[in-house]
Amino acid sequence: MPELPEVETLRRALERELIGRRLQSLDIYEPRLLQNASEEELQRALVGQTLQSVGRRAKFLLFDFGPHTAVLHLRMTGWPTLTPVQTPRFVFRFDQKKTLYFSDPRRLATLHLVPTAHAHTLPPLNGLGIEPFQPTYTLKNFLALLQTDQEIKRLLLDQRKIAGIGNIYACEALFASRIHPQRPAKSLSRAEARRLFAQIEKILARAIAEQGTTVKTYRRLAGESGNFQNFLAVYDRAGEPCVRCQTPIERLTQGGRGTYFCPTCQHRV
DNA sequence: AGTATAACCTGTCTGC
DNA sequence: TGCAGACAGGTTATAC
Repeated sequence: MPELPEVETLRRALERELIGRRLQSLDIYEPRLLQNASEEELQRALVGQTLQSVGRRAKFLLFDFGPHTAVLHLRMTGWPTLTPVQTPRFVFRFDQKKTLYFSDPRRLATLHLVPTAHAHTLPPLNGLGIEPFQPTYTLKNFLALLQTDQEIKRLLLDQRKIAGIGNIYACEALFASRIHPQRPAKSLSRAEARRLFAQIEKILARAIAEQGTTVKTYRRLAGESGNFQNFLAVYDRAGEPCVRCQTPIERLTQGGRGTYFCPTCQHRV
């Protein structure tokens, strides 16, 4: 469900609500979310600690509790909220009556416990690629990634190469750059690559400003929808006229994911 | 090397 | 109304 803009929107709200709060208890109701630590290990590491910050790396949320950090990935339907939910997968109770509930109907979310000092050198954060808005996101680094025959859309979704982009924003960035999603990455001209490099950050920034895209299940911390769905040009719009040229938007499948594009604006050559 | 498919899960929507 | 099938914002293992 959530990509970089949605996770960033949640991060900002979580930080605003929970920073400086001391964790009083934590209960796990869905142990399958735990990847590398038991409920007891999490409790031992985190209960009694004060939340220092809520960070983000790509689509991961980082709850920094001082010595240890809890790393959460929302996958498709994960949703942290301060409003009680029907079937919470876990609950973090803080002082001053602040409680964090985590909903996840599909149970695909993941939670890791890592020592804060080494968080970025350990799973699941190690191995992530360059990230928009970080110092690693340079045109030079981006161009280096493109030296492969892999389809450009698939490359944009490969978190080991470039981290944070998901299906919606990959489709939107390619449309804005007028690049066909099945083009081999290394077939892009310098001008096309530069357009794509710039459009990725432009679209992600706009999506953050609009507090994310709600197509189905994504909700902000307090339950409101995002706004960026009102600005989508191609995603989930198969059959509708292209906003640039009126040609019907088409859908194809790449790596089992739906790809939406305009066959007129996004040339195969 | 690169792609397709299935798997992990559940909920929702579409078409017959 | 009922039911099968498709599909979903993510990631990963396995097979061609």
